Amino acid sequence: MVSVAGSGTGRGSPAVTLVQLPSGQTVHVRGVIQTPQPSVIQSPQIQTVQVATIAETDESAESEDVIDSHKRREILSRRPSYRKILNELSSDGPGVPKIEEEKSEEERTPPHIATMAVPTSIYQTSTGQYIAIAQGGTIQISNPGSDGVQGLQALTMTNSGAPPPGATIVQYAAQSADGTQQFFVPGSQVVVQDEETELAPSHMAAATGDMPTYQIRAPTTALPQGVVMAASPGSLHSPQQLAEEATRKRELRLMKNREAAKECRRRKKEYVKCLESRVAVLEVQNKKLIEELETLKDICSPKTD
DNA sequence: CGCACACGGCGTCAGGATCA
DNA sequence: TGATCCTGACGCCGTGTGCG
Repeated sequence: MVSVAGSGTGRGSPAVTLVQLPSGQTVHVRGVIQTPQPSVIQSPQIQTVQVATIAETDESAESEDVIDSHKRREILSRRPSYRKILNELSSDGPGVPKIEEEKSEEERTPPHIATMAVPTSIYQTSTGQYIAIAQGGTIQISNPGSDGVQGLQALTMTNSGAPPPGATIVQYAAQSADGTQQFFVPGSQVVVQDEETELAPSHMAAATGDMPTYQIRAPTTALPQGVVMAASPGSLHSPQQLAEEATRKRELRLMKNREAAKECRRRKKEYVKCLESRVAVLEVQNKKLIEELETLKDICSPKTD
């Protein structure tokens, strides 16, 4: 886990932050991921936010892990069960593209840019803000307490232009169990807002000014070390060797299933959080619509003495 | 303090879905 | 068609909480 200190002043050109992950992977954060205070943000602001994974800076196996992760996401998105969840989340968002049943290789996105259907359009953060993801990847962060229609004009963050090779587009945001804000990105990584800056490891630069700090976490655990590939069956002779081979296979299968179960539970929790966030957002929208309806009723049918 | 209960996480198994 | 993956179900364990 590595803390990302927000750099730059937040004005002018977006700041660029290079972050070294414990695995040696370098993460390139362009722009400032900032949580606006309700009293500060008065007018729409445009910021460019990119969380880019620079594969070129890592020639080791970690870069292959990122590609594998993206590949796995693509593969998972073609699975009916996974597709069903994502389509459900995007069902009432007409602007959100659904995952198609089958796509030809030419139509698919290049593997270095992980793009999949954004599950849903609106999320609520721990601070009560709403994060709306529109078609094209535009991210809107709004303050529910602000005046205006639906309160959706407080802050706009957008992925502008084509991401560089190896870039990872912020996928969606949700609220974590510990109350921190999370921006989920493909590849099973999350960008989490720090609650306290002292949580930052000593090898990282301290947070600058009043800029909130963020951490990039990899929720999935790596496979345990020491996995020995089984010898080819043809090289086995004695029953003891066969038994050892069977034991190895079983251990390997159990280990993989362990990891799969963890990942499955993590996805399920993530999905439930998304649903809960959506419920909260829809309740607020419903309340606003009811109020708007009452207002229109009053306008259309003024009291007569 | 001890006990019962609820809750969440984990490991494992089984079976369906998918891939090569 | 076998291998692999995903996920529901089950049991176990640790932790928190309320109660006597």
